[in-house]
Amino acid sequence: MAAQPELRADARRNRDQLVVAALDLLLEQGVDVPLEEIARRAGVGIGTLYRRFPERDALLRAASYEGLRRLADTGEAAWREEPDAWHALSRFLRGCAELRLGALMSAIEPRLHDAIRAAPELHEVRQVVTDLVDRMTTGAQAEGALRKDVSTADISLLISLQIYVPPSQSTSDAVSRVVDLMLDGLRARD
Amino acid sequence: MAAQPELRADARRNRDQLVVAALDLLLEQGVDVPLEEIARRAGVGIGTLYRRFPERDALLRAASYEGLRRLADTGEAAWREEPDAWHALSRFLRGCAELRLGALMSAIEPRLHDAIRAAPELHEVRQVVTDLVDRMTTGAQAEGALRKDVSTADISLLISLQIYVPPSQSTSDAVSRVVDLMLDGLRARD
DNA sequence: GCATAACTGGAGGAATTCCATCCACTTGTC
DNA sequence: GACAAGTGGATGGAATTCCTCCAGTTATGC
Repeated sequence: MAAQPELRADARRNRDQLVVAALDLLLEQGVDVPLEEIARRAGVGIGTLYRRFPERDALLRAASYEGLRRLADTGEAAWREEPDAWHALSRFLRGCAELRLGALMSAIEPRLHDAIRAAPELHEVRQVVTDLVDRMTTGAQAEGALRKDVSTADISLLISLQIYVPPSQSTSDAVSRVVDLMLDGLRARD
Repeated sequence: MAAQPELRADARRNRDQLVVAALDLLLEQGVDVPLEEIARRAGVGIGTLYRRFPERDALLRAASYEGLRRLADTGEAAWREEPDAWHALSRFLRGCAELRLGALMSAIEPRLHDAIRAAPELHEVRQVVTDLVDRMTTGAQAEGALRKDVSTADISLLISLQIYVPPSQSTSDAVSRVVDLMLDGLRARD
């Protein structure tokens, strides 16, 4: 997000809060969240929102960027800190499910599929994620841990897996249960 | 759906079209679809919709019922026609992913979690589905095809799995790819 | 066929939601 | 301490959506 002409410190802080609030509400309520609700959640006036993001799409784009960046961060941390590619992949997929990126995708894509592709910074993070997935996949296959017959395209599908968790259940339990099963499906047989 | 006092043939047809249209649009657009759009999709006037479903929730309930019933039908057909419990379960899970029941759940539950529980006919179909899952799970485990350490609760989570399919890809390919992986995760090792 | 009760559709007014501007006031920064 | 930068929310207007009402249509029994 190229911060054009240096923002004043408080303005920058408000901007960031807006983006985070937008991402949260996008995940909770879909693309049609009232802008006023985003402003409220960010603890900021509606006027401030409009100054920083003169049109809705600008905010949506910033929020998408934030979401993708979190994903990339998760992946990079996993790659850096885990002992091997298989474990990195496992951790990454778990992180994806928790971030609910799939929900973001389905909420946003239909509305902006070209606006998003047009935004260069989005394209860039997306590339980072793609590369990461590539490295993890081929790495884990080389280690003999990942089945040879899954492609990076398959992994990409799994990245945006969504599960519906009934209110009675703990989200993170459910997520890890499903992801574990998924990983068992991915693991090479010996 | 107890059809109280016999509906005239055309009225009944219109009612059914409304429910189907409502389910479709619910899946496509979420709980906030304009009622007028549902009426249009059903090829019916808005007045007709209101006569049959005086309040929004009545229609939502009918649509949920329709969705669950389709699910139960899929499951029952699978149970009846497949040679063993494991294959029935596989077919059932595939069907679930294609019906996108997860999307229905996440769209509707938050809005009506008690209204739905209150409707007896919904509770009933839900029970049918639950029983089906039970039978399939324990059956497939008895056959030695399904891992012993998965519970029916796990399977229930998988029932409402959602995947985001990028527009470039064929939905059914993606679905079957993911479901196959899932099933490999569920299959007992020998 | 025909009578009639059931059913239909959509025009249109009320109500709600959402947008987006504007400006008096506050706050960072040099 | 001065001044540019930033803030917030009241407000009018646009756009949706709801939902009633009734003149007209259609199925059904005889």
